[in-house]
Amino acid sequence: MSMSTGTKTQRKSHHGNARKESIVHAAVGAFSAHGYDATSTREIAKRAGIEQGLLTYHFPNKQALWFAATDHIFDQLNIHIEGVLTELRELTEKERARQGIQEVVRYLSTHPELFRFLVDAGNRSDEMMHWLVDTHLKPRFDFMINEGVVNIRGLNPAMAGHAFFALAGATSLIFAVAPTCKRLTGIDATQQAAIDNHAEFIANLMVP
Amino acid sequence: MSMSTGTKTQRKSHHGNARKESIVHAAVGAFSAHGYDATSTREIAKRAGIEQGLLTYHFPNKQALWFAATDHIFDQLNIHIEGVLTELRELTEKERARQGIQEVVRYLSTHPELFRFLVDAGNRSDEMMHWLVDTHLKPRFDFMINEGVVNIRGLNPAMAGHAFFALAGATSLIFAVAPTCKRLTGIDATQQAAIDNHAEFIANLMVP
DNA sequence: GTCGGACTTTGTCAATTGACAAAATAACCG
DNA sequence: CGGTTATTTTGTCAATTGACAAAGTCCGAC
Repeated sequence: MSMSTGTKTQRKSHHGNARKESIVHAAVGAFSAHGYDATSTREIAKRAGIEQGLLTYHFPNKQALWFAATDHIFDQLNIHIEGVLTELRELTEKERARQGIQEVVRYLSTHPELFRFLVDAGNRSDEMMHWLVDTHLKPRFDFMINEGVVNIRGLNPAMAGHAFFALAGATSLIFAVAPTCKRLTGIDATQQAAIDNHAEFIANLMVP
Repeated sequence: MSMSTGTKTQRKSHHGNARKESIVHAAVGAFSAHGYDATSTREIAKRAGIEQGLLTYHFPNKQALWFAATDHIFDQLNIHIEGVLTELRELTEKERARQGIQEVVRYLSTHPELFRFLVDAGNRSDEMMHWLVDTHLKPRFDFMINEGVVNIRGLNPAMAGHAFFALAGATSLIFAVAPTCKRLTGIDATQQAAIDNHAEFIANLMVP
């Protein structure tokens, strides 16, 4: 869907890409849990159930693993959004915005890694941050603007960036620090009831 | 103001606590920039302009440094809030909420470390997260509930937790990833104009 | 069956980590 | 001044890190 899938020239391969995918999955979990620097390649290997040496066979280095992991989570997000959009096509603009926002909240509740990668990449090398923005964030951001989420509330287009980060932050933080939230407020943000409450709260906030 | 300040029994000390405070300041910056695990004691020492060995003279270990750094940023926050509250005492409840929120946004814009510590601690040891909640977050949270921020918008008290994390996330994310925001939207979140825009946007969101 | 390449493990490397000890310096008190 | 304590540097330690090489294993083609 984006980078690193390479040419499709039927390479001779014993196990398809199953192993490679399981490594990417493990990398997503590890990077999401501890951030890039604090994640060791040995932990990723352990999560994938393989030896550490195998990582450098499938990926040239740790950073390539991070790129692949980031590609994966955003590819998944894009697939999901595509599906949601077709479902909401026949609603009024306002109702589509409300439902769309609620769906975003629900998705981010089960995929806190998106928020964690965003925050983490923002404080690593420019190389990683620039690539993340240009490859994955910009398309999402431009889409949000064109799709008219901005039109709701008569928002000045110059404020679209503020709306984007406000929505992303308001939506994600509670799920990104769910154990903290549980101890602080008693709300278990992993429960469906809490997720629905948050979705409705955010929708009311953004589209009254 | 909270832990670690110890008894005030005039210990014989050559330089007061100047050195210790400069270490804490350096620790705040380093932990905020890279997170706990990815911050080396040697970087903290470098930021403070001292040798690494000196850290273990003033603090028993790295974790104690994190506690001291966390104490410091929340003590600063509490001092600031105290001052703001007295200023806003004679306003109507609604106007006080609006102004108060705007003031919080402005403060967090220049103190992104609060958000970074919150997110980071949420994914470290339970010991650190529990201490952060019990010592620093709970008082803030309880205050917000009692102070009536919840009453605005006729909010169900059971939703106070959602409002808290929504407000914190909506406010902080754009400043916590300011370089990312700059590249994605063109908005420089370190500029006063952008800060004011965000403050007004958030205030309109929470108290229409 | 066996050959060749794809896959995987095992072992090793220099660099970095947090912690600590011992030596060196600086500031105060009398 | 001389002695004592506080502060700071320097050197060292075992453990962990990302990367790599060498050797082993597996599988399909011929």
